[in-house]
Amino acid sequence: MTASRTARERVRAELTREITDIARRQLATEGAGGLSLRAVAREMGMVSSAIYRYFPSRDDLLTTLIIDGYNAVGEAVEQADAGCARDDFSGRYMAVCHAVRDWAVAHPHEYALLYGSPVPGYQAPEDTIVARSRDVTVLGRIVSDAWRAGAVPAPAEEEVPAELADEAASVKGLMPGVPTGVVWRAVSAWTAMYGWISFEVFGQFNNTIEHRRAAFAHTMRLAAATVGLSSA
Amino acid sequence: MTASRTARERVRAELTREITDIARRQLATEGAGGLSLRAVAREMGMVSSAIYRYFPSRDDLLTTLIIDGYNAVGEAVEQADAGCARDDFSGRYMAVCHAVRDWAVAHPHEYALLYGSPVPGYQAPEDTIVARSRDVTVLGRIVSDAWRAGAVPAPAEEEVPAELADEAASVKGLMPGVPTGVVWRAVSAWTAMYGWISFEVFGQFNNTIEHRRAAFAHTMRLAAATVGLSSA
DNA sequence: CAAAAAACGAGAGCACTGCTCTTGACGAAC
DNA sequence: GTTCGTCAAGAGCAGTGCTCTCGTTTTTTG
Repeated sequence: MTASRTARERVRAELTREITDIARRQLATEGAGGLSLRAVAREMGMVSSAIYRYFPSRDDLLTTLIIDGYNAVGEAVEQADAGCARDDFSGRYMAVCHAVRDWAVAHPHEYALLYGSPVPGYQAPEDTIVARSRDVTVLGRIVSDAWRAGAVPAPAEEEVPAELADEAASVKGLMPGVPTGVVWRAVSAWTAMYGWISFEVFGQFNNTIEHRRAAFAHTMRLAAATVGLSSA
Repeated sequence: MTASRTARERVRAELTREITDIARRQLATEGAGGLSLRAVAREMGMVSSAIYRYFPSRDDLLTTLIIDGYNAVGEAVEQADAGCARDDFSGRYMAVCHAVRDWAVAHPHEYALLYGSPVPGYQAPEDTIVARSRDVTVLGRIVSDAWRAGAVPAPAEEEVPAELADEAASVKGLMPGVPTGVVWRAVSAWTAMYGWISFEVFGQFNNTIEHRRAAFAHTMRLAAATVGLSSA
């Protein structure tokens, strides 16, 4: 990768990286809407049209920032999971939840870029889907580990409506052998987590909830219990 | 209100309304980012600077659209609740959830304006807080009605951490007499609902979940059960 | 009823954006 | 060593939010 061939390719990779770094800094301070190609170019001492040699459009720059963001979340989640005892399933779940929230609170604008209102007309390219699924992959591993260990009680057979039985194949593929009822409970818990974080990051809890981290932990504990991950 | 004093005030109210209508239409098609004061002026046959006689800035126009949006959600929620038998608590809860989701699916860009990434630097004025709390007010009424009727089991005393005991006063004020444990479960369920809807509206379920309405209903049923609203 | 005051629409203009096109210089490959 | 592809620069286009000025019209005041 970094085994640069010609000098030109080397400096190109360097500049591409510098552009994304500056763009990420601007994103962090101004938000996605305030990201300006011209401002990036200005900060690099280049003229604005030169940027287009590296990114064909503003959307393409945003796309690489999005991919980087998903990878950052994924990495945080994976490290959090790796730091727990393998058989402490609820501990792993809670650690993973806090990892997502901590990253979101530390990078609110990047989080908004990933999980907030999508830019109209913006089409997520194929490149994003791998990075995007790293978090739910970890979730799937925790749940299926817990299930295999017999730590998760099976919900009633009739809990899941018939039309949902063959749904969400891509999620089920991450939890082989886990019954549908548990899978849906896990999906519910996972979306609930992002809902909570979005409310917090987007300011919906202002003047309402102050002990954010504790409240988040409490909510996640309830969600984990619903999935069947009993607290140790 | 419409007892217009002078002719000038009458035409002013008329034009103000026309501006917001056109703006709302543009918002629905282009999204918040694509809302252009100049385009609104063009569609009205006015020059762009004339708009500023009615709205001092683009943000102020967005603010009235936001207030209108919150009121639309609130009205949908209130009507959904009013259409149910008063003692069918889980039915009321489910009806209210579907009301929010149906509105969001029908008005994705307006929903994004209300619950998506906030515009950086945008400060929600005081005017919004009344309209904003109409939905959670209904939720509070359902839960406290159910609690008063003895339909909600009390969670264990020690469930809620001590630091959360005196939190979220504004929410608790909507559920007088309801124990803290139930309040927090209701808050969790409510944020989970918005999390689900945001994921759906913002496209996170693309290529993953197809039977959106059924999956939403299933998730909401799980959440209602966690609160203690047993299905009839 | 007439004069002062306020509100209004039009227009020009500023600073900014994303993006395109052309021009001239530099490095790489044949 | 010449040709070819890559690059930064600059000018320019269409669009944005917003400000200011200038007559005109309507309302309020004397």
